[in-house]
Amino acid sequence: MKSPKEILQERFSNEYEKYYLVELFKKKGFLRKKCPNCGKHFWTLRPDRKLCDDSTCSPYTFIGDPPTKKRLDYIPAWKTVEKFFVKNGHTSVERYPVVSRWRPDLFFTVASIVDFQRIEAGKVVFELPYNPLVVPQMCLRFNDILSVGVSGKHGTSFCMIGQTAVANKQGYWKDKCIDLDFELLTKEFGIPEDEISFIESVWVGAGAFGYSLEYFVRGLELGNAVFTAYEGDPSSFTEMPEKVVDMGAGLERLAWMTQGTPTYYDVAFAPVLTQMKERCDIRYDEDLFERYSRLAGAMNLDEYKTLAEARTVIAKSLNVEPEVISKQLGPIEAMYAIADHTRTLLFAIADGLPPSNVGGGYNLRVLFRRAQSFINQYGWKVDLGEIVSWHIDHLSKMYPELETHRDDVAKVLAVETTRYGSSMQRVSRTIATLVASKKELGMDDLVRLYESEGITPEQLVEAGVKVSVPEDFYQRVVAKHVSQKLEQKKGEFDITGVPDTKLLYYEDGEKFDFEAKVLKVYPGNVVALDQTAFYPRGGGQEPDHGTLEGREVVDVEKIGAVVIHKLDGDSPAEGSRVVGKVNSTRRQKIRRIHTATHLLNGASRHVLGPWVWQHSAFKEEDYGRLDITHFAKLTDEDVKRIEDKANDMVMKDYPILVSWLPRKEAEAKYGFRLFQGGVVPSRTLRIVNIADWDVEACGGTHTNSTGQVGFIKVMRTERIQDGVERLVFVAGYPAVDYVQKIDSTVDQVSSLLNTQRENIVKVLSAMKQELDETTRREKLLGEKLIEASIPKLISSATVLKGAKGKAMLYVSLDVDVGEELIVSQGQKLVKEEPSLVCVSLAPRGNSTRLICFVGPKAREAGVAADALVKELAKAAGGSGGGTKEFAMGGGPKPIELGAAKALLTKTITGALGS
RNA sequence: GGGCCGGUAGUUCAGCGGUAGAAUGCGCGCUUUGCAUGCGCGAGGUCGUGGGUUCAAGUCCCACCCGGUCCA
Repeated sequence: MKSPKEILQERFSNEYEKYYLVELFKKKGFLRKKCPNCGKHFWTLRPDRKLCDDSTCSPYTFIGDPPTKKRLDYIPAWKTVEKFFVKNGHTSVERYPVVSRWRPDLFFTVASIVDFQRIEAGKVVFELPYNPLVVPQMCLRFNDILSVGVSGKHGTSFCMIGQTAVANKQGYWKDKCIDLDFELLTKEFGIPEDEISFIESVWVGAGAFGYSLEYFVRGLELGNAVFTAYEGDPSSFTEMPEKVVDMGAGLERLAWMTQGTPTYYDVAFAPVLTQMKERCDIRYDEDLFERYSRLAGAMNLDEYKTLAEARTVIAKSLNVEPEVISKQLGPIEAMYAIADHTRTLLFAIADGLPPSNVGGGYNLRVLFRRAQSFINQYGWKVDLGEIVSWHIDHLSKMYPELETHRDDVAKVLAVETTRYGSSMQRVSRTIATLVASKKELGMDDLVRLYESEGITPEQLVEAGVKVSVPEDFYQRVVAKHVSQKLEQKKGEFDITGVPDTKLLYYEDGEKFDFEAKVLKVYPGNVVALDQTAFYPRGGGQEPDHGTLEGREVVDVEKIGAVVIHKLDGDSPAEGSRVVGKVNSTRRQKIRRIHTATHLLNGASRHVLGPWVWQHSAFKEEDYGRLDITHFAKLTDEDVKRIEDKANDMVMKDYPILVSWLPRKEAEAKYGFRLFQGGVVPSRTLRIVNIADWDVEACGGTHTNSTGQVGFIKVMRTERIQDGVERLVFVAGYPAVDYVQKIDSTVDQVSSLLNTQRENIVKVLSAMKQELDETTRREKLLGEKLIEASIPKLISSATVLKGAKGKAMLYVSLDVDVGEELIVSQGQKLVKEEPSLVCVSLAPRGNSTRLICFVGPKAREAGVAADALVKELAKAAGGSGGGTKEFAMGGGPKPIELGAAKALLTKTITGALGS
């Protein structure tokens, strides 16, 4: 069966004149051909060309032999591109963050077009700050980590030149796009016209798709011009009123094409590689490597089962031993991978996402550990932080913001390095014990070790643990996780036909009484009104309470643009007019908490660092929670500084300015810091601005000035997950209550200690010391007492005789002196008198504890402690157990000493035989 | 966001219903030594927290806290 994409491709190619035949092709006389190898249609100026220029059909031929006269480095290549597009009417836009916080469906910016996509009501919309524009967008992709460093062209980060335009009066459509791209390649880069070919393709993205022309030179794809013309998915779509040109070209690849170096890494990371080679003393036969790369590039690696097999073939044609190749390649590939991974880490951390074990942060941790393990493997004396700073030296000419994050990134990497170190230590300890145990491990053990300790089967094999690793180990691990996926969909209220609710709380924050008309009544006493002053649950803020026509409003939610009120009791009739009263005290309290949340969030970022973002938040009337992203546990000192800073903002009593701005404008003015509480899915944003110190897009209710918050107190912090710290706090009256409660507790403690409050710590620590001392003395004293009483106790024992020998019975009913002492006494007694049977009955509340020792001689004569205890415990309504030498037991009923003695005498006599 | 593993002496860990242990580090005494010297003695523990089951809970059950790890 054909995939939707294949069906689309067929449709577009069948009508190629409509879709793919651009002006340039007519003007220059491009020929349309079908590749006999892959079946794709392509356009070329060369009549003799048979195969398409995709590397699977036509291997690389530019390595060591670039088609251009110019040799352009990475950054000059961008300058060339930028100048060209600006000259042709484009605005050059700064790159967007690589962490795509405006797209909740993505962790990272994976393509330049992502910059200009927003989600509205589950639909992707395009929004360009300028038209047309060009952007050097750093993109992060993690699908091919294992190929990075090996293939010569895969990376986890790359700079995508985004040429983006809306097909309207300011912008343009496909003809001009291809004209410009062709001109860029030929005139600016100097690639001969007949070296360039275009392959017909389709592109299906989230919520939109179109046809595209991929352009290739000597086997290398340089760019892909996507003509996004349809909204929806291939099965159901409409033509877009404003189509979007989305051309993405790899900057590194353009530079690579002009240089013809063995790999793309040599161009992208040139200065960093130079420093790494010098520092780590990486030496290799560069000439041999180039010849190897040329062959490797010219080969279709898919034809070989394994990389090793392909290398053997290459080695043969180079006339060297395969071992020579693989031995030289190891460190080179490691070096490339490290250069790539560190650059990715640099951008991600600088844009506010440190490595962690959840979310997108996990991808970064994987990269960090892969890079660090290469360094360890080759024993290189270099720190990943240093390599990152080399990247900054290189890239800050193009991305100056990296320089300002130099110290922050170093700090984050230092923490991560420490974590990796302790993790490795733990792993090697575990492996060492496994090796020592000499046990053979099964599949279950392997999975447990991998999932819970991060120990790979490969590590175990290398360490010499006995294992048999199934070939599909990793697939089985992944499969385990996939099956557990389930999604819950909650029931919703149908709002079709219900007009948008007029939101009175935005018009006037002080309006608590209002009149409204009931538009719809849902089952369960839920009503929708034409207008409301009730603030619904949203953005972590709990809803207003109050009354509606005398009935308690217990919950308020917003569904789409309709606010629904849940009532306690019956519902007013549809169409009736109702009077609403918002509980203003509750509203005021929540306002304080909400503003306090912004202040703490701003304070955290200022105190801790720019990686701090709000992860989530919760605002109730009597307390609030703010979760922030931070890579280390908050210290008491951190919390104090955050608290101080936030309260400082309160004292200064800044006005809180609320305004509505078009999204485009707001983003341009304040950047993506706006989206602290997550993405706001609307075209106009409500901006809450506190002295330009903390500016957030937020729909919540706030105080009019920071001073109205009154006072903020952090009660405690928790770690929610790796990289997320929670602040639990109070503000306003609850904060005063909280401090008063602590104050009164301190009062009680100090009066209990009979001292002044200032002295309680001193007094308590002295008391604790004294208690320790007393406990030690008590123990010593107990031992002494026992020793002293031993002869007396032994002499008071009753002698019992039987056929097998004799035993001496000593039974005591002790006061509660602690089990430890009784045990110690028993131990000493039987040591002193080997034929002694010592039984202690210790009452504990209503129940009885039994402790029994039987001396070696008495055991020889047939007496067993466990049997005695079991017998006696039965009388106490319980049970017990232990060894022949020592046993414990008890029961819920008390036992009298006399009865116990009689029972024991009988049992022992029985055991001794008659 | 989901799953799994762990929390016991300063440190690293063993114990997994019945008297809380080892190694190392620490203190003291002897030994006197090529870079982890040997021997002996000693101190050091709310067995993460709170509930429950049980005559008895580091040990079993539940909740929480803390740390680690894997997957999306």
